[in-house]
Amino acid sequence: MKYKILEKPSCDEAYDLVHEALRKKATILVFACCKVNYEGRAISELNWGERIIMIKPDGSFLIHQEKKVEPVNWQPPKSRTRTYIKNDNLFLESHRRTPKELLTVEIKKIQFINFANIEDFEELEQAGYEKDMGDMIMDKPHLIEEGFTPTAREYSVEHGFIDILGKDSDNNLMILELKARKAGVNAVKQLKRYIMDFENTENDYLKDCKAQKKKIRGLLVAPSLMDDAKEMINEEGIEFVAIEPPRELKRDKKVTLDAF
Amino acid sequence: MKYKILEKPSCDEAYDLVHEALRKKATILVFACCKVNYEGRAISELNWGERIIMIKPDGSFLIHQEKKVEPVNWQPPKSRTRTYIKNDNLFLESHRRTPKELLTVEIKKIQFINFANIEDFEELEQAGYEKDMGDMIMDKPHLIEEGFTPTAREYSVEHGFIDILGKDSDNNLMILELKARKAGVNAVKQLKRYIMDFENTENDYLKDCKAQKKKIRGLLVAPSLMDDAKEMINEEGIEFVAIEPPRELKRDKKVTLDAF
DNA sequence: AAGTCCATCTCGTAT
DNA sequence: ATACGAGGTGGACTT
Repeated sequence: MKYKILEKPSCDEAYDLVHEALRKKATILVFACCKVNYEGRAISELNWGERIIMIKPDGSFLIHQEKKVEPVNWQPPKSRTRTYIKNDNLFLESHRRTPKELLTVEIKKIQFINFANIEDFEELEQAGYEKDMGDMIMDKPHLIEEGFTPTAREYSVEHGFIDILGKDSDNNLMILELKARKAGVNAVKQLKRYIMDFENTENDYLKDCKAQKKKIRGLLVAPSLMDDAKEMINEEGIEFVAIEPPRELKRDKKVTLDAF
Repeated sequence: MKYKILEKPSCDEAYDLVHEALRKKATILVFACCKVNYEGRAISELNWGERIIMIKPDGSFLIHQEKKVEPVNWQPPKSRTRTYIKNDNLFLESHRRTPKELLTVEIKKIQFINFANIEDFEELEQAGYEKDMGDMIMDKPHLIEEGFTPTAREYSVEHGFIDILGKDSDNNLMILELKARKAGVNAVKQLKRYIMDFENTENDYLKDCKAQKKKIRGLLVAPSLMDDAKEMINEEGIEFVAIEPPRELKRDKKVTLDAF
């Protein structure tokens, strides 16, 4: 059976349905008046009220109120769900170890309860992130400038990672900080810190650079800049390159490539 | 009518139900085979498959696959939902401005669709956060050490905020960084940066401190430290104070106070 | 409206 | 398992 719905079931009926659903690794939906306790990384308590409870076959456990995108209480994937009856009420419990966390839902009045085996073999295709920008620049370095050659990606420094490290046509070192969205003053500060970190640490790139008496160029790569960031890059001698993050889905790209 | 469920409704029946639900500001649940497109801050595409769609009366719009806690696609509160029929399929659309974002769901085969007016007047009570720790320390400064006196909270510096600023019994300046959970090397770096920021900016605290030839003490306050952080605090001359975040709900506290 | 920072962040990924 | 950083982060709060 693909799915089952019970409206206003008795406690026992609901208990049986949850049991069946857990055994069949189905997704459970409950709309009911409930009371929720959480104890783990923090603690919380939610008094009686109607909510929607969703239990997924991967162990995820969500409780939604009628506001907000985020669940009011939840457990992550791989949590273990169990159910029992106490004081004539249905209980749903989800627990996990590392860290030890326990979510307990006491259910008073069920409006409806449902389970279903969901058939879904698709994954989300997405684009428009910092990573996509990095991929694009590594693939087409001339987007930064003619003669730009990337030499390293995610280059580790004291306070984080330099997104892309490279050289220009004159062998000057280039340190790139990528932002997929309008860059603010923080992005400039971050790049500035990375440059300082880089200059304060011994490494072969820096050695070569000094030996050849070349410069270090800091580049902020983003679709646009906020006003305060514009001021700051001038003061700090940072360069700005305007690049939009690619908004092409991989599948689309594949199709394009297949076309040739 | 409090709630309504339709199993395997026709496209027209589903359309009518969604309309009624939106008008009544009810919460909508749909379990159906659908295809999802998003365009806004990024873009994404999700091909045909079964998912659970939740539309809340505050405008939140969630699409859940059978894995993970987070929705695969969503729109935030205050988004506008509309529905229409095209090519014999039901469409659900959610859009918002600032930033401009559009989520489009094409629905092929509906297993069930439901709406309900949820009655819930409770808010989550929780405890065990950085803020609770701060409150507790301001309230009981001796938890840090005998003679500790806080002088400022959320004190603004170049790269962020010093959680708590204070003095010890000998009038040395104390800079506290709070972490509600096990602190890593990043917490130490952050504190170190705040101390440097503080020392590099003119302010009365610093003036007094120099005039009296007192020290500046950096304290990391957390329930425990990771190994790398332990090393680093020794190197950097940072002190560590072990404090657990308070795990007492406000309501519990109130009850305790009322008892007197 | 825009910026800032915490979160039971979640989630992917590298170690 | 743990660490680390990105995110359409979300959400609360301040400016």
